[in-house]
Amino acid sequence: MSEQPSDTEQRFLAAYDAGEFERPSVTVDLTVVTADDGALRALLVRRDEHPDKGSYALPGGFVGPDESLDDAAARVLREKARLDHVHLEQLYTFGAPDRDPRTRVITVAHLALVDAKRLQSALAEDEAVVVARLRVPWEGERGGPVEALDRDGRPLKLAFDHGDVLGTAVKRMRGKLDYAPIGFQLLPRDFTLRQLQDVHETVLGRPLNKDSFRRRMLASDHLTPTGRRERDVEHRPGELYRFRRTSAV
Amino acid sequence: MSEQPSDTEQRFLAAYDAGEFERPSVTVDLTVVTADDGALRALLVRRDEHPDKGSYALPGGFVGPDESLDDAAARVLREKARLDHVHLEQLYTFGAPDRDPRTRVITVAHLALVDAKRLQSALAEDEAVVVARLRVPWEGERGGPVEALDRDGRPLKLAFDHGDVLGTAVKRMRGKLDYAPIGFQLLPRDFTLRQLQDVHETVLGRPLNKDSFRRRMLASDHLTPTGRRERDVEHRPGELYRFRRTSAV
DNA sequence: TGAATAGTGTCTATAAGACAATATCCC
DNA sequence: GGGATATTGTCTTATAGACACTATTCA
Repeated sequence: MSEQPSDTEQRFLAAYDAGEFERPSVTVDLTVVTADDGALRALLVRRDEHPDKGSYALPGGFVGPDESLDDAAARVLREKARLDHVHLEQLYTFGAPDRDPRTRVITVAHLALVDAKRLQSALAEDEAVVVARLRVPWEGERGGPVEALDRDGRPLKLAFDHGDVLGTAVKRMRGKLDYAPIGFQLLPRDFTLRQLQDVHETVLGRPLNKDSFRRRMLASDHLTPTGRRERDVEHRPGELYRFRRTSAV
Repeated sequence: MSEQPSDTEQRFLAAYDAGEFERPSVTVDLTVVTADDGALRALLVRRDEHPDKGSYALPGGFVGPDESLDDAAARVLREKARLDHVHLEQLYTFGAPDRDPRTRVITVAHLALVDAKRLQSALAEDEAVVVARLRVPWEGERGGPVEALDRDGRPLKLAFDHGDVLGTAVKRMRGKLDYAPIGFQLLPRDFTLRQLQDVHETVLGRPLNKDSFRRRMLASDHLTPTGRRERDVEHRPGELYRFRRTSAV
């Protein structure tokens, strides 16, 4: 390992000779995901410029010089979707050399979870912005790219590697759902157990046992009963619960 | 959303006016982790240059212009630890603006799992390279920084945010161990159930039920009995098993 | 023979799935 | 009342933990 010091040396020099290394552009891209009407949906923006003009891309932006990655993601979310205070986590970093035909762009993808109504109402009427239904062509957590569909169920052309990014988002959500309270993030403040189960089934892409689901959720310490019941339904209304911010753990 | 097009515009321009955006340096850093003698260990390199001279850093390097992130990580692993064909996965991307005092450096941390003997034999005698024992000051998957200890059990000074990076690595390992076959990556090709349980307990930082562990592992479809038994032990030797690359899933 | 761990069999507690019965709301 | 779903209770099955017992190797 006699070549060992060369790295630290290089790092040191890099600080004073930025020209020595070709630096990539670094962006954050956001998968803003919601669950509605039995399907996952994601926020997409139609590209009006080349390359991939006319295709749909995830909202994204460059990371500012004095901005952390999380801050950049939160800023993009505010600017593009007018959303604040939503669940936001880093997802995966995509850096294939040719993923953007213009120049080297490394993107740190983030996952944002929003309740469907809130997402819809946050968006102004803008034809360039859509909340597209996702089609997941794989089961469980196998992973792989995901398709986005327009209103008529036809696939939208996705820009760059954004189909892979969305696939990674769905895989992450499926993986976390079993042990982390992320289902609540996709629902309004008050919700019934049925709505929560619908969301879980939508994320997982498979039906769940109702009895077992109820038991698990009620035993999970995440739910607080509100004492109120849902309204305007054509059947016996279920009790409304609220997510309890778990104090410990 | 009338400001919408500005992003795509910016991206487009960026390709032709690189000076408009201050680009960060992008590196990969590697947490090369092994389990030995009841403790997790990680490969660290003593820094001979400022900043943080004399402290210990994760092996890392710049991402080349035509290199994917995974390729860069594999290259660093070859160069720094002479290791090839080990389990390697992307871990998390660290990008706090001030994490490196010289310039903006965003690092894509990776996790590499190696069996202890192989790691030791791959390293030449180089005082600057150590396989330091890790002390994990938290339970379960709570997360947080991790300490590295020298031979005498004294904490080593870790460079930059590398204590956080190592903490993220341990958290990831604990999280995956339950459902992913990563324990095998920390063992030689042939191993006994006892050795596998030791590794699991080392990663998780807590004892496991022996009976239940055996049953789960034997039912897991990941183990192939070799028909041979361990040697040179002072008690009844256990059967040697081998990891079976799971065909499906 | 004794020490130490490997490996097997059985019992119990717990959680999930299946199913039935009752309760409650809207029409 | 009829339709639909909520909610409760019971039974069955799979799995984890606990424990007792036997097997095998080396000193």
